[in-house]
Amino acid sequence: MDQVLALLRAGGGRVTSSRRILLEVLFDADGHLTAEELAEAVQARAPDIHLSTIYRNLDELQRLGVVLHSHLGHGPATYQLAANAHAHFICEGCGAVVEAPVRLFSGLARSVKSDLGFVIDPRHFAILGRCSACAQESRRHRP
Amino acid sequence: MDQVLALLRAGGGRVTSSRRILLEVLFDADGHLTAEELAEAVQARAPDIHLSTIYRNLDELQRLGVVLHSHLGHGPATYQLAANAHAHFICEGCGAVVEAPVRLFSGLARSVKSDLGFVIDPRHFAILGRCSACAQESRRHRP
DNA sequence: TGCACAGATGCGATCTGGCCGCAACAGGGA
DNA sequence: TCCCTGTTGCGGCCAGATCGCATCTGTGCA
Repeated sequence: MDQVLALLRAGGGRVTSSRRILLEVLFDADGHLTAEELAEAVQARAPDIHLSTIYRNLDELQRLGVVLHSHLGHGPATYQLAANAHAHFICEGCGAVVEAPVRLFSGLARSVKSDLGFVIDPRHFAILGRCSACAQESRRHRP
Repeated sequence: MDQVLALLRAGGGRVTSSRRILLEVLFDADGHLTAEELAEAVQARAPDIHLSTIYRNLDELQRLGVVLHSHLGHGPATYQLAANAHAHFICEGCGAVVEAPVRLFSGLARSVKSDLGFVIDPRHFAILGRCSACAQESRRHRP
């Protein structure tokens, strides 16, 4: 947390109360928070902090590599600390979010790198599909 | 094409000129068309077909499993025939869209299935990362 | 062939997520 | 403490997508 504030200052940025509170919320949360949810949590401590300030600060923190966002399904993006980053699987049946270590993608990363020269970042976009319960469900309907 | 029209009728739907034209455009195109682009192509043949009709027909065709959409990066969704479906990698540096056969995901699919019980659908969301050119570029900047 | 009805369409309004410009405000170095 | 510049609140704006409603049109049936 202090490291992040130092990073901000080092880049010519300022440590404002809105940034401090946003970071506190991010460190307290367990990831998967949308900008709107973050705003709500921040405004619980300082009601005057505007949603667009949240967006701007999230952008800044992304530029510094502290935070990243991912797109889980069709809804709004969610933000998390880069240090806690992991991959996401979203069930198209029930909407469940399944987390997975990035390590699961190492095989895919290797073959995509060798076949296409492409270096993947599996944290940014979720993979859709069906969770075990919903997969069984749909198998029962059309076997 | 005729099969699709039959499928429509079988489900209690109707074969309208807007649906026929939309399907023609989809069969002619090589995938990666946004709703807006599809509308443009459709309106070249029948100017009165409204964008919201395109959206509604695309929804219907998705419900029938004929069409599916994927999210390439942050922009609008793109639509393609399910029969031509493949996976997508998007370069965060230059925006390039790299196509890949779904087969590349078989290893990942297997381990995700056994580890998490999750059945993935790699066609729906693109994987972000860096194409070979941009990956080299960024390696040069911070080696 | 003509009729009736449910499904489809055109149109505009609306919604959501996110970004922007601008004037006012506030860190923090001198 | 003062000043400069980065930051903020606010409202407006944008793109992508969906919805409600009156109207129209396939299609089954007589």
